[in-house]
Amino acid sequence: MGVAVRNMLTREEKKGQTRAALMDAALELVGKGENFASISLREVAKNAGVVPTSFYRHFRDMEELGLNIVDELGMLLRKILRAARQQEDYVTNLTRRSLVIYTQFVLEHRSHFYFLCQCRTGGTPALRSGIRHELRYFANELASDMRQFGSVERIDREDLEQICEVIVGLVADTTIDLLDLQASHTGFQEEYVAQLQKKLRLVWLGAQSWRSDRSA
Amino acid sequence: MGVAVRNMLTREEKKGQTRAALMDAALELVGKGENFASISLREVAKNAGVVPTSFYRHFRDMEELGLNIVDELGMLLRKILRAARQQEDYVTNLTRRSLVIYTQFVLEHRSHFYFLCQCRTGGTPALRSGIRHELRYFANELASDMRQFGSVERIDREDLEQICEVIVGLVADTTIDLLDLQASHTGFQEEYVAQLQKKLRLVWLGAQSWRSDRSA
DNA sequence: TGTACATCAGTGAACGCGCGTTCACTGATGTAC
DNA sequence: TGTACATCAGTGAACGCGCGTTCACTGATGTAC
Repeated sequence: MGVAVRNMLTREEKKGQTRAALMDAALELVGKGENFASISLREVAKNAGVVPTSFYRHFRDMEELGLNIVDELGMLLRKILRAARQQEDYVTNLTRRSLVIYTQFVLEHRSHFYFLCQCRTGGTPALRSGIRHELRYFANELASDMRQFGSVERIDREDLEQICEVIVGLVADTTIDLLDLQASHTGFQEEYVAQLQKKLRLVWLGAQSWRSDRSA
Repeated sequence: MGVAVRNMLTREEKKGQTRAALMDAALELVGKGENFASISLREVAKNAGVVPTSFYRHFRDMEELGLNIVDELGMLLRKILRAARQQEDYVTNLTRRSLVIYTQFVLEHRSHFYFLCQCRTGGTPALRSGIRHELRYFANELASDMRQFGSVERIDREDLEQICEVIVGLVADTTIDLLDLQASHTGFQEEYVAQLQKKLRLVWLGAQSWRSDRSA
């Protein structure tokens, strides 16, 4: 420790940096359009500025690295929830404002969300289930928020969760559009939000008349 | 031609068979859980019982083969529409019955739909846009059917198309569940249909009150 | 119908390359005294 | 504080392998007469 004090990093800290560099390298390649499934260990190591054999000090294989990206993704999603909740006025124009927050996060972490879109249905079973788990958690949090702030008293727990799953599915499903349309023109973000908002309103309207249909 | 008459195949027919064998081989690998993006040309040729160099007689590369699978997929989707329309009673219990038809097609062409799920958001740009094109066509057909048989008079063209996009997105999005849950237990198909039907009812209810919301 | 020539789907050898993984190593960091 | 030893993240050479792609070829199928 004595040596590390004068502005040097401990061995553990350096190891963490390399580890992060490896994950970032993989994400960067995904962000550039490569498919995570076909990225090689050597490519990642090279991009991280490290010899291929070093990879094994951190991950068993590419899948394990991928699972760690899923964890990062989960933390990002929780950050989004937190940011949405900290809006000063959590009620008026809630959908629109939450979508704006979401899109900002997506555009600030493009690679992570490319990874999400790519692996949600195209990854190995373990990766897929990891991502689905994170999205389900997100949907559940959303449901409890809606229970608190929305007018959803007439909807039972199970139904509300399913409604939120539909919402999260819609958002995840269209995220690839947001990423693809990226810099095609200014105002694309606003346009995307408007279109997605319209779709969500549809679901919301359905949710409002849900109960009446059940009793019908 | 004279030689081909006595129960032999013409050169062209044989070529077509090899071509089909290559596409089937790729699909089979996808059905087994491999990612299309990481399937090699040699693997496909080997699985098709042909030397790797033969591949080039049919496709420039794996992407071109993939685009041809997308075409097959499009024909499958159109077949589904046709089957749904040929139901004797096209009105009562329409959603449920259409979903049953859909799930039957999915389970009879597992590999094609694995491919769909995998490449819809995870493929190369060309593959992705090809699949999105097919799904948009499907949604448009659905919209014109709904215009004809549903009570959607109050919804304008553009809105209806968007509603159908949501529906198609929901179906596509959950198809991976159907494929994954496959043989986990009997009755999984019915269960899947019931759950998806519930989600679609939500959208449908929203569509019904769409107009009123607009004027609000 | 029979013959002579053209076409071209599929073959098989060969190439250079990047892959994942192994191994013994080095030298900076960390620990014990 | 200084010294002697232990740890272990990162190195670099080496391996066997499957990859995409090239090329000249073969022999069955197709065409012209």
